[in-house]
Amino acid sequence: MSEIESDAAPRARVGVRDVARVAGVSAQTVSRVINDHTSIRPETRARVLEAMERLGYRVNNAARALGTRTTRTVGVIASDATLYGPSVGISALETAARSAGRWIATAYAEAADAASVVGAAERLLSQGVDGLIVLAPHAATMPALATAYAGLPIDALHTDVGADRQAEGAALAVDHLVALGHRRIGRVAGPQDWLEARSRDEGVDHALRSAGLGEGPRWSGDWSAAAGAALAGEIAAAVRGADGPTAIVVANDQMALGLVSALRAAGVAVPEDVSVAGFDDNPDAAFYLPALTTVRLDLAGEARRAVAAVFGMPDPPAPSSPQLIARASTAAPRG
Amino acid sequence: MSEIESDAAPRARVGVRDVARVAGVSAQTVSRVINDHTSIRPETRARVLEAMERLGYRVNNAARALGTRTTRTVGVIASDATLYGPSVGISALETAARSAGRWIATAYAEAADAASVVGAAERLLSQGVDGLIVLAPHAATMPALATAYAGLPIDALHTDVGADRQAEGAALAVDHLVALGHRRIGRVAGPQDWLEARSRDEGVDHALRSAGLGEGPRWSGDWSAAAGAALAGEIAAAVRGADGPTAIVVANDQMALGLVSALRAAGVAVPEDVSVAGFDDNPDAAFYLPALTTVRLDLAGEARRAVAAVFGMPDPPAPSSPQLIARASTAAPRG
DNA sequence: CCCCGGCGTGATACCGGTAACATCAAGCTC
DNA sequence: GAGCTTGATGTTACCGGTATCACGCCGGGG
Repeated sequence: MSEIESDAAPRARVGVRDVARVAGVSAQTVSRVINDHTSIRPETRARVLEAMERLGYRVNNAARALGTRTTRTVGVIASDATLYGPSVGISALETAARSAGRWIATAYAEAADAASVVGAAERLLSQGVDGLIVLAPHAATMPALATAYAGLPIDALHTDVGADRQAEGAALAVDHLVALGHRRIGRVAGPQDWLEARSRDEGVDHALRSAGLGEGPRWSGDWSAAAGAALAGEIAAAVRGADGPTAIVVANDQMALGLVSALRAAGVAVPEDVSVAGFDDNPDAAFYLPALTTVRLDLAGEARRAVAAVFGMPDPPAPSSPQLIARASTAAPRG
Repeated sequence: MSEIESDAAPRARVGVRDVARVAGVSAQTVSRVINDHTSIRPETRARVLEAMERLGYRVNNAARALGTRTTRTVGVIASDATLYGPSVGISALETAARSAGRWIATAYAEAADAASVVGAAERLLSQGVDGLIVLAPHAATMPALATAYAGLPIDALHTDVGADRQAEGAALAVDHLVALGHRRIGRVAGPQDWLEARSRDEGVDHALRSAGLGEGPRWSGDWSAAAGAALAGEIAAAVRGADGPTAIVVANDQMALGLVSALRAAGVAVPEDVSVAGFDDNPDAAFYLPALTTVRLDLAGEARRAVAAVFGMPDPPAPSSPQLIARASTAAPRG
């Protein structure tokens, strides 16, 4: 344990050649062990592993990347960290990547600003990423990136790319409200130029049509609680009017929080006067007042799918279907 | 614009040598331009820049890292993505790093599990990071890492490392309550084995002492809304009891949300029966019911400080002081 | 007028893995 | 048993920047 060079020694970096010398093999053989090549005698492998252990060897990914022209890293372009979906998305992607022996590199950008997104992509590319995953992309983003970086694998989370289950989840919320007896269902969508917002919106449309209902009033906001609150005035008026909606499907939990909060301030009770359903199943949503009915997506599964897609790995098990979490913010409409 | 090789051409990677050839200079000169060396004639620099532009040159960071033995990247060890603080912390660090011409690499770990944290550190080191920043570290984490990686710059966010303003912020909340007339102030701390929790807790202690008040009852939870809710029963009982607290300082907004929600369910009104203050100024907090009084930290400033510290850069302007955001969840105690 | 030092630039080697190819022994095929 | 395949390993060169040292030129001090 207590070796001479334990402390101040500038411990020269140990490389494959050092390991090779100690193990009495060639550098190439060490490389093979590192990469789990077949065709290594178990005994040789053991000797190499022992040498690596002894020397405290750690691969140098920069060198590896230089040689292989691949970094085993996917670049993730994220936007707003204060939103629940994207934050959890990054973490889910990191986990998925790690368990596939890959890495992520994250860059933040203004999703609505094409130049900013391209800037993020450029930064990631100079890092040598093998592909890109865009979190919650703006509608114009994907085509722009796909054009600019033809040949580079690009995927997305929180979209319909790769059959994401956004629409399916939105339909779940609508069906739930219909089952409770609602006929006039309004909605607060996300920004219409976000793919994720569109998917969810289309899911609502589809479900309403299937139920033989009209589209109902539609508002939209930027995903933030503040945006939800800003709409409360209009929505309160609509709810009070004749033939006003008796339920509102909101495109994410945070906007729903803001909406419910401001509705209450405006004297509209949830769910008595109007039911509200969210989307995401933010862990906080169970503690909103009232506890929010929402839809949970299998984000981990989506992340695994996206990572596998970018690296051209075999398809992982499909993400599980979205799930409705019924809580107190939805109830049967007033008699 | 429309060049021959615009499309299908497998566009062989362009390197410094290609740029050099086109610009009629040596590769070394191109390197000098890339790195903003002095001693380059403006005219030469212009020619090189033009060639880079024309060829669509992009530096290969792997190669650069290999040569310089430095990646200009700091590894960030994060834990739970569903918590507001850490999520925003990563984003703040990325921004701070980028504006300093550096990068971050993120790895997630179970903060309470030393092996998991070391695993994350190992992954980051094999990526070649030049230092580590730990987000919201567990008490045992920093010493363990510092020991294992002596010589590697390590810093942290959400702690007292580097004179973080946690304690100062906590004191702000207490002072606010004292000013409102509260004398019996309880608290919900974070997990005691987290440095961040300790800092905030000590800030509360200090402020209480300064105000000549006793410590008051203390509970603690794991930062989640669910944890806050789980404590509501005990806290409700305490509040109802003789000499019970009239105000509770909670170590973060999410626990405060859970607590308030469950207190209300238990028939304890906030702020009428008890005032509650949070910490973080989660953007959602303004829309909790009641809107939550909380403390805002200059996370961007803290991130700049941490990045500068790790890279040994000159100290940036000190982060600004925490700020109390007074809202509806705190009020004068009942006459 | 010569030497010195700094500026602008070029030539070469090297960072630490790995691809590609070579080598050699053992096991098979016929 | 010659010829071939396969397994296990070694050799060499290369990936794309940059550290390092070298070189020619110019202006100024003595």
